[in-house]
Amino acid sequence: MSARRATIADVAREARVSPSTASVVFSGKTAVTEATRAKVLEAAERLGYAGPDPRAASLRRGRSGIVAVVFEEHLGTAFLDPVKTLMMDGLTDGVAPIGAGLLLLRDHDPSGTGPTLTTAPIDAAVLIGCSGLLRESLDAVAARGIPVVVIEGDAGEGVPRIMLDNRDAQRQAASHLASLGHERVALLTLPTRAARPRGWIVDSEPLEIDVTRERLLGAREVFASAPAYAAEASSMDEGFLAAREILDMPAPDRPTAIIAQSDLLAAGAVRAAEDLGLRVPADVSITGFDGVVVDGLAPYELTTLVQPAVEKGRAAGRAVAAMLEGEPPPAITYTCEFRVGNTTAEVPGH
Amino acid sequence: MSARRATIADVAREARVSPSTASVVFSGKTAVTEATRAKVLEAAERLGYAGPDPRAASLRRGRSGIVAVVFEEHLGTAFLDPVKTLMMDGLTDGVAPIGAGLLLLRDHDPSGTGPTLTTAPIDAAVLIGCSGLLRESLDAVAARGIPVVVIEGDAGEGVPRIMLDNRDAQRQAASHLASLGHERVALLTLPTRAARPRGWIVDSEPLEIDVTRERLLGAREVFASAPAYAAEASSMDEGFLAAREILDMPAPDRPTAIIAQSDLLAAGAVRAAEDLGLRVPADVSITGFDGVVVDGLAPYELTTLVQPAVEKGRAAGRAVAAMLEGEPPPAITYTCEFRVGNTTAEVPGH
DNA sequence: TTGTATGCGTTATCAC
DNA sequence: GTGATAACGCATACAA
Repeated sequence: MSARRATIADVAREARVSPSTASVVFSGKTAVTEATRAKVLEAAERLGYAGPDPRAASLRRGRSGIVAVVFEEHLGTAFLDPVKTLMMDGLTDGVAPIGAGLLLLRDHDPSGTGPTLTTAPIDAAVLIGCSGLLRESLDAVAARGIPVVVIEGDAGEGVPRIMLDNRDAQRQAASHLASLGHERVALLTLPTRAARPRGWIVDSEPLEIDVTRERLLGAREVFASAPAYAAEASSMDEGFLAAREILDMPAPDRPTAIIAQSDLLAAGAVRAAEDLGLRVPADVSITGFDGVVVDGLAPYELTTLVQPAVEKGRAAGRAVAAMLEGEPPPAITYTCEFRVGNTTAEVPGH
Repeated sequence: MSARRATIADVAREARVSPSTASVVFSGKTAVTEATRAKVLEAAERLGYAGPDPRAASLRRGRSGIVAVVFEEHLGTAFLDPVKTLMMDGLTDGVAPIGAGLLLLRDHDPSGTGPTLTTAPIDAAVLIGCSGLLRESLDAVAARGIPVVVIEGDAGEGVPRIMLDNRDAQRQAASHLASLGHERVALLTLPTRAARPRGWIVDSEPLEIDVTRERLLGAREVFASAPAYAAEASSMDEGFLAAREILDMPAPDRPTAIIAQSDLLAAGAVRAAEDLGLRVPADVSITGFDGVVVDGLAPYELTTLVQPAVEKGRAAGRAVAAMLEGEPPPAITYTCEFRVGNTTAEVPGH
């Protein structure tokens, strides 16, 4: 009934032991007589003490048991992306040994009220991509000695990265199309920057998002002047809308192939082609990226690049765990596996 | 170069101001002369001070800016469920006004090393479902005065709930089937408890998960003796496997309808029926639950119960936000909307 | 095994 | 607008 909530000091007093003894009873770090243990627990019960305050404990320990996961986008949409979901899956796995919880954070919090990399009580951070905005807060985090790992992004010197051979991989897909005789190829890309409306990419446009840029450059190594259209997100709906514009022209000019930067976009493109009365792959070839299972695309099986998404997440988790133990940060690059499906074929009239 | 990291006290000393003044410069809670502000910032710069330590700040303030989201299952799989994803979406929305981050937690951490409801520095908690195990830690949380809201679960007296009319809703679907002449109906349910292997539910079996129980009881109000088979999770694969067993018998005994407790399960069941050479809905009627878009199920459109998943998450977020402001906890019940698709029809030979 | 003493880094309160 | 002071609640080194 006291206005103030009971603290461990109160419990110690009530149990007639010292604060440190009471503390030890709860932390279990040192052996305690069964008798005193019971005394303390009993006193705690009487006072309605619910165990050590995590805030105070984390200050004292210097650890909060929390790892931040920073997304570039709205959190709700992040989980609509199967690749992100798989990465989260691996991430939970990777941090399990150190028993950390995952705190969902946004790269740039538009509300400005939320916790950020610099204001949240975190032990480490995993960045999914890394925009310019984020780079600033990163200095503060580094200054504090908080381990940071970035998955597919460049967070500057000294920040270990979990990488993917995006450029090489995308080039393989492009080469595959070239070998099938395709020449008029269009690129269907992920967003080039946050909150960009869908539309054709102009040459002068900065490609702020690493994944988008690398995959685009990989494709252009084969098709140097291929036009590129950026979707607003990685979803079938976006792929559908984008592909409808891309394919919206008479036959001689219409692209004979679309290189999509994600499987969801590719799946949407397949739908769009069908919608326009085009056959895949007879009239239009389409490649994806990710190698995720796209529900309901059967009987199509995308020609795509299979990336180890779960493994990437797991590696990131393990990396921050290692760094928290004082071990050196590993830098890892994963490679994609090119998989030929039935959405690519020789160019029409070949 | 010092072994110790600089604190705000060091900065104050370096800038020749009091600690409180230095603090105010960073928190911005009080007006400060531009001159002193510059002095302090400069000193911070020199000392490599990266701003207030969130751990200490949260101890002092009594707020960490973190809201826990507690799942009953492996976190990775939680995001494979579209309903959960939608709820998370709404949840981020709901807590945005108080600017809180979401900490992902598991109901029962098997590793035992992770942060839990009682050891994590949280301001509030949102439970997705509530198992018996969780109930214990809940007392501790309540004792600490931390607001808790539960979505679709019973967390005991005094814990406000965001509910769904599961029982009534499921009864509607059952009545619909009854009105179409169905009599031999099987139930395809969600798990009855954590980590239960898939298989037929026996009468004596405790139904620990509220959603499963309520929907089952709703269906049994119409088909009192309908056999029920529990899947291991809510996925198309599970639905497929379960339905194959359910439908694995000669025609006179085979169920003419399956009431699935989720759209994913229903979609899997549709596939299983096709696989067995049965037509949907001519030979077998199938109903779902959730009203989510199941990619690739076209041309089928499930007869299902549409639930406001995003709204549920948002309501939960708003509820904890309100409670943190000292307002009384709202208790909300949402209702499903019954939607007839093309996966249900009159019983064969009617 | 238990107790004593101290500091973790901040911020709220109040007086000036 | 600025400064002095006092918590916030705990865990650890060390002594007993």
